[in-house]
This record gives sequence, structure tokens and C-alpha cells, in this order.
Amino acid sequence: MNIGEKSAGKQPPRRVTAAMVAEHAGVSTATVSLVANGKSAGRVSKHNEERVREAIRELGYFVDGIGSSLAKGVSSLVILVAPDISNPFFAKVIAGVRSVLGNDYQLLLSVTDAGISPSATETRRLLGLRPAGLLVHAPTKVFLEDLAGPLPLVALDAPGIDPSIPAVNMDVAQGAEAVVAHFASLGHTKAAYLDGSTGTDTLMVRREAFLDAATHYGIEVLPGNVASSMIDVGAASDEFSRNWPMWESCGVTALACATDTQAFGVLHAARHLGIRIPHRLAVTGFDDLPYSATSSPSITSVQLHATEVGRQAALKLRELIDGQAPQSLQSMLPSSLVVRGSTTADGGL
Amino acid sequence: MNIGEKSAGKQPPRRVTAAMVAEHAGVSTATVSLVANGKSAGRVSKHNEERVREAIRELGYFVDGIGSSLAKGVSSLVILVAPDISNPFFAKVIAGVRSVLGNDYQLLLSVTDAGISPSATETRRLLGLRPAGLLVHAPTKVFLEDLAGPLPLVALDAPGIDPSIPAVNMDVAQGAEAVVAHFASLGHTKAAYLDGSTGTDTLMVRREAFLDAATHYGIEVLPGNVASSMIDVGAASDEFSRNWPMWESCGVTALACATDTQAFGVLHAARHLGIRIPHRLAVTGFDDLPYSATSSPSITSVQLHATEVGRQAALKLRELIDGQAPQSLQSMLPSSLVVRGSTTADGGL
DNA sequence: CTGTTAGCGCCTTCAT
DNA sequence: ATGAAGGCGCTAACAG
Repeated sequence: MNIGEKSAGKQPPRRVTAAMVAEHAGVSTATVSLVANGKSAGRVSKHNEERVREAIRELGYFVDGIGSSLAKGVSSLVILVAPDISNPFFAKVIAGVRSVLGNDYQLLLSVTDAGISPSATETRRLLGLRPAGLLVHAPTKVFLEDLAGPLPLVALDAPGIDPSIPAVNMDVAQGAEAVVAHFASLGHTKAAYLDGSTGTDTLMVRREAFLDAATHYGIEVLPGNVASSMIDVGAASDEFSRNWPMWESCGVTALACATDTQAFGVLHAARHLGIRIPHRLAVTGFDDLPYSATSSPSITSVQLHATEVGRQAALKLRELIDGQAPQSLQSMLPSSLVVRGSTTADGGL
Repeated sequence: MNIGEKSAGKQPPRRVTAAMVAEHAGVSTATVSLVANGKSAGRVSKHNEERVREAIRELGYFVDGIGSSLAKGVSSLVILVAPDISNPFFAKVIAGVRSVLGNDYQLLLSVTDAGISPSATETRRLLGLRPAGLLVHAPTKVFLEDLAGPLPLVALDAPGIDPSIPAVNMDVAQGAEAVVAHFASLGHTKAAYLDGSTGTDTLMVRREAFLDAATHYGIEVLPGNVASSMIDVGAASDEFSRNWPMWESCGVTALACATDTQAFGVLHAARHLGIRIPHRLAVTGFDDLPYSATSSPSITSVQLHATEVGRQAALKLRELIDGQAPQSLQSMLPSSLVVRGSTTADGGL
């Protein structure tokens, strides 16, 4: 009785193992392993290599990731931890990551409930998969502490992060300044800000940069002229409606929103309230979502380069996995202001 | 020399194994396994259980998913294969799935490039993870054939699928009929259709159901009045602009789009062309995306119940994983028409 | 109740 | 260039 017979006798159609391939090809499992992993160069004879390849094809063998991971101590998984997958930002980030990872690593996303970092339990389970590396969007301190290990990790979109942690950020501060500069160039002198209330670092940076730049450019933003809402069209719409009477009485003529989604809400409310945009009120968003170019009016927004964020993060991660220190630990991608109809009457053309 | 010492001597901070915990607690690894997996009821003495728990806590032990999976022959992973993650539909589906899976299974998403099913290679790599089950969005025949195995699998949003495969679908045909009925009730007699060109089954069903219902309701849809574009705002906008002159000359007064995204494009183009909506042309979408309620005009659309799709699919998958035959192999969730400003002048109020 | 044992499938020395 | 053998960490089956 050999392995082949034993397995053939069992009821469930047993999976094809390296041992079966070895037997079929008349070689040892070691040789199969070498060939299957493309490490046969100069270590396996042409003749045997061919026989193994043939056996693999005939039997339909493929390397079992679990067994392989156990033996190697690490899997070929790269896990992207992404709260809030509905952010259109991600589709592009993922494309960028995939373009760099190719077939060498397998990308999987771990999604949590809207905007929440994984719990300690979830984190441990992730680690239990022995991923080759982790890509983490907007990680919280707690999450990074839970990780506590020498696992290759790159943070994305984490402005306030510990400078010793590899990260790829977008220069949202620069974007916020560009918004202010744009307002100033249009002659606005009193502005308001609609913040997002999820408390992520990037939002904080956007707001502070906006306020600082406003001071610098001599644009007045009264404390009472900073509101905050959930990142949701309806919530933003409501919040704006509630605040407008006061803002109007203060002479506000420009409003910057923390996200395009909120800008949509503002546009919606403005329509109902009969506020002409951009004539009576100039509005800006942030993120440059796909619909922002075609809404009515189209939205002046800060464009972020999501694909490039994904690419660079994956590049850094690969360096880490390979045991190198990344060329630069953290990098910052520029953002750019896209001027459209919500701030200038001819911007949409 | 024991295991503990040996590991302490090595340079890399060795991971905590069940053997270490066993030694620390003065029991066998089997006992540790029982306790760690919550299977200790009536199989481990209170005293030992307590000692093990303490050791686990002190050492910071957690079960290694890889070792566990190898021993059990299957992991606790549920993989959601999702082409086109940018579809806002998914965030809700995921929420539904998570609510059912809870802590028993770990959900990970496998994302491919926009709208493409995973390649055979990718599929094999997925299988190499030995997932407990697969949730597959809009699977292609090829993909299902690549799978070829007794793996628990539930398809989502796969209208044309083999009736022997467990699936959760949405009644998009009903939705398309509702659109036609709505047009008819408004007195339209000549309509056009803007299809999506990705070739997914759901789009085919939407189109055919629309055309059938049109015949039934006596609404004329000339063959030349069915156009098709990528599911993209810009592409739809262009396609509409190109077709409008002809449609107009045919007396078309109503246009159904295969997706809300395309409806946005139409709205955009209509604005540039000076076509008043809904007065001159009534427009409908499909999917009821978040922005559809607040665009200008807001879009009449077919609402799908994504969260429920996720819930039910996960429920079915659990039954399959547990070795039961699901109560109903396939189920169909109703869809409903949401009437808004793009078809009736007062719909947006 | 508890410990021992025998793998799960693979990869990697180490001899040959 | 090749094969035998020893784990990787865990769990299921079996003995006590």
C-alpha cells in the first residue's frame, strides 16, 4: 500500500499532493518542490524537470498555500486593511498595489465596518494568517500597537503617524492651502469650513491647514464658521442648511468642505435654499470623486493621486519584505487643485 | 534544554507556540488546543483550564491560523471574490455578510481589476488558502469551472447561473418592468435604452426585461434606439450626445439607463445640450446609488437591497459549510422603483 | 478527564 | 543532481 492507493480508497476526492506528483514522475518530493517553485535552475536535470512538469499538468497539481506557509513560516499574502471600502479612492489604490505586487504576492482586503479599525481579535486573526506584509489605511495608534511585531507594514494616508513607520501620504495640507489661495485670488475675504466628523487624521490636517492658510492669506474664518458633519450627502446637506443663516449674516462667501461627498450635500441644500453657486457662495470639495466633474455645478476639488499611493506603498512593502530598508521611509505625494464650476462661473467649461 | 530555552536563545523573537503554553501550564498541547478553541466543555478539568488560560494570557499566545488550517484541512476564511470593488453596492453587501459571519469566519476580499473575473492562476491561489467557503459576485462560467471542487460557494448577483449552484439574486427584471410601467403611466410611448457594455448577466437581464415589458405596455423601442456605453459617467455622456439627435427625431421622450452611473452621464450631457429633464426627456437609472437622491435633478432609479443580499448569501454559505443543503438553493430579492425628479417634475420633492 | 501519537503538505538542510 | 528525513504548529483519534 502506498500513498496513492490509500488516498484513492477514501471517499472524498483527495487533493493532489506533491507526493503524488513525485510518485507519478518517479522523483522525490524535494524535486517537485523545486520545480513547482521555479527554483529548479541548475538544481534539477532537464530530464527530471520535464517529467515533473508533465506530472503536474496531468494531475492538475498546485502548491498548497497552507502547507507551504507552514513550512516557510510566512505566507505570500499581502493584506490591505481598509476601513470604509466604499471610498472610491480605494479602487484606484488597489489597482496601484496590484500593478506592483504582480504574481509574487496575493493581495486580499480586510474590510471592517465603516471607518473602524480592526479590533484586537481581528488583528490577531490577521496575524494568524502569517501575511508577508500589511498595507494599512489610516491606521489608529491602537491598531499599530496591537500588531507589535516585526511584520513588514506600510501605512497609507496616515498624516500624523510615527515617523519611524513606513508610510505613503498625500500632501493634503498643500491641497488645503491651494483652496485658500484660490479663494483669495477670487477676492473672497470671509470663509467657512465644513469638517468631517470621523476624526481621522487626514481630516484634521485638512482643517488645520485650511485655517492656517486662511490666516496667512487674510481670509477670515470665525470660530463659529467651522461646522462638522458625517461624511454623507444627507448629513452634510442638513448641517449646511442649519448653519447657512448664521454664515450668511457673517458675510461668508466661500465654503470649503472636507470631502467631495459633503460638497454634494451642500450643493443639494443650496439648490433648495435658492443659493446660487458659485455667485452667492463658492464651494470646494476634497478628493475629486468621479462625479465631481459632472455634477451641477461641477465641483472645484483637490485631486489626490490614489493609484500612485498604491504603487508606492506596494513598492515600499516589497523592499521591507525583502529585508531592505526602504530608500525613503515615508513619502508624500503632491495634490492638485482642480478648478470647476462651484467656484468660478466659467470653471465648468 | 527545553523548547522554551531553545527559542529564547534564537535571535528573532520566536512566536509563542502551543507547546510553550503547554509547558508553562504543565499540560499537553492537546489540552491547550481544546481550551484555545473553546472546546474544553466537559473535556478539561476546571483546574487545568484555568492554568492554561493563565499561561495563554501571560505568554500572549494566539492560535496560529496556518498550523490550525493544515491540521483541519480547511481554514476559517471566507473569501468574497469581487470584481469592481468601486461599485458602492459592495460596501453594503459586505456589511450584510459580516453581520452573519460574525467571529466564526474571517472575511477577506479578493479584488481583481475592474470587472474581470480572476484568472485561473489567481483562482488556484485562492484555493490554496483552503477557504471554508467562497462568495462570488457575478461569476463567469469559466471561473466556476476553474473551481471544480466540492468547495462551499454561493454566487451573488448571477441571474443566468446554473440552477444547481446556490445563489442570491436581485429581481432586476421586476425592476426593469417597473421602469416601463412608470413610463407608461406618465404617457410616454417612445423610449430608448442605454445599456452597459461590460457584458455581465445582470445587464443583459435588465435590458431584455425592459424590452419585453415595453412591448407589453405598448411602448415603442426601435432597434436603433438601444445604445450601449461603458459604465462610466464620461462614456455615457458621450454616447448619449452621439445618439440624441436620432432619438429626438424618432420622437423619443423617455430613456432608461442600465445603471445610475450612466444616468449621471446623461444628465450631464443633457445640460450641455440644453435638454430639459424631465420635461423634454424622462430619464431613469438603476442601482439607486447614494448620489442619485441628491443630483440635479435627482434620479428615478431601481433600488436593490444590497445588505440583504449579503446577509442571505452568508446565511446560505454557512449552511453549506455546515454540510446542510440550504433551505432554498437560490433566492431572489425584490427590487423597488424610487421615483424622483428625472421622470416627474415633482418627483424630487 | 488527560496525554500520546500520528499526521496535515510542504520546504530545506544534509548526505549521497 | 537527487533523495531521505526532519520539522513548521496544530488538531483528531486513540489510549490510558
